[in-house]
Amino acid sequence: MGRPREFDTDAAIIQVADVFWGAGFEATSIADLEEATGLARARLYAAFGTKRDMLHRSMDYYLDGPLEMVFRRVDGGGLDAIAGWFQSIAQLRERDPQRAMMGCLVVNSLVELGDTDPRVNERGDRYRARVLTAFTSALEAAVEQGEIEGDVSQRANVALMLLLGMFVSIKSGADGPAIAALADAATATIDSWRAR
Amino acid sequence: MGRPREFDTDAAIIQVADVFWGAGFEATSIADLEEATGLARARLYAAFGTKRDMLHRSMDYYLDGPLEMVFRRVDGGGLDAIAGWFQSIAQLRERDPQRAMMGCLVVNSLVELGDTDPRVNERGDRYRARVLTAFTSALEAAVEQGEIEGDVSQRANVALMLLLGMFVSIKSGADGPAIAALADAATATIDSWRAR
DNA sequence: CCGATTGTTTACTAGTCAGTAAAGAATCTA
DNA sequence: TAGATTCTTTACTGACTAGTAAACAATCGG
Repeated sequence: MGRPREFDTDAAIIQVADVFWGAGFEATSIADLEEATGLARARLYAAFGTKRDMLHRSMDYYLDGPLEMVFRRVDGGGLDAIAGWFQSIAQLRERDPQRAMMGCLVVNSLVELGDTDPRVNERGDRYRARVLTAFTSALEAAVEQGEIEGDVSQRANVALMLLLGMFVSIKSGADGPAIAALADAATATIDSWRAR
Repeated sequence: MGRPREFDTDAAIIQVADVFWGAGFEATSIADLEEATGLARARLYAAFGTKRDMLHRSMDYYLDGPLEMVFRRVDGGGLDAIAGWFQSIAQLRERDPQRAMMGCLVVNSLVELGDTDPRVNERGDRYRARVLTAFTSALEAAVEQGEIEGDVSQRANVALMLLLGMFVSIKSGADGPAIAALADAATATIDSWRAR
């Protein structure tokens, strides 16, 4: 009912998310979002609400879209699926260095606002829970396949910390060799879980 | 020569650092810093330069002061010194929950500005290098004491990622039990390095 | 075709932002 | 005491901030 919207809100939120991802929430102005989307501010506000709402939607887009794809590749995948994620993060640096240095929108937003914005906090809980579910599921598959023995939840927690640690190292300016060393160290830890 | 400064610049930078730590760089206004220090903005600018200079000095204060104290407790300390750091991070949550949830000023600043501000980037390199030095030194001591065997650098990298992963989890709003589980998982990984 | 509803456009606002100019005050060296 | 130097105080700036009011346009159901 009423006049139909002339622009694709999903496409717009991806462009919005990209700006937040690159600059961070506070350093992003509405003018930046107007430029990135080609939409006047009043259109953005009408479609998405406040600037903070736009961030929450950007995080939801990544959590439910691209990241969920990654989680599904890890679910039930055994040790190789976990190690593969770490390696692919390191390899992104060679394929798209600029993008790779931006780390992860969700992780960046959690560090910037996780302890002050309850709605960001909720998404932090969702993110950590989903990552742990994926790792736990992959580790349980590894147990069933006889790759490893016992203690799945502790190892899922370790993998979560390794993952977050990699993203922070990347954003803090670690160079290619340093990141490759981190990915190798993470892979070695995962390998060390194999039953011998 | 000239009129002596009436306030303690070291004390002021600690107060400045505290504001950056709690709110982040971009979310902090000069008015916030005036209130926290009790100094008019012109005095802050005269003493420290721009807002960014104030952040760099805040990071340097932590790197060369409180953090260096922690690094020195880890240097040459063996596996227990490494595990002790993780446990003390988890325990801070019970002693001072509000402060604990703020994570680490250096890590927070690296995630906010590490890929866009070269001067923050430099401090990221220094931070990662110093942490790795401390862990490497502790691990080499562990080798000498016969606690572990081989492969010190890979394990130092693992410990670095675990450390950063804990700080991010904390800032992203993980509750007490979740953080305790992370610290236990990190400790278990370190224990698993012991030669059997 | 009509009223209701929604989207778009333009212009605007009050407030806040980082940073500074300028004058007066206190201490230095000589 | 004199002049140079530095700090402190006050007031200010122009630019930018997030968010909105209101007129206009387009599409809806009936």
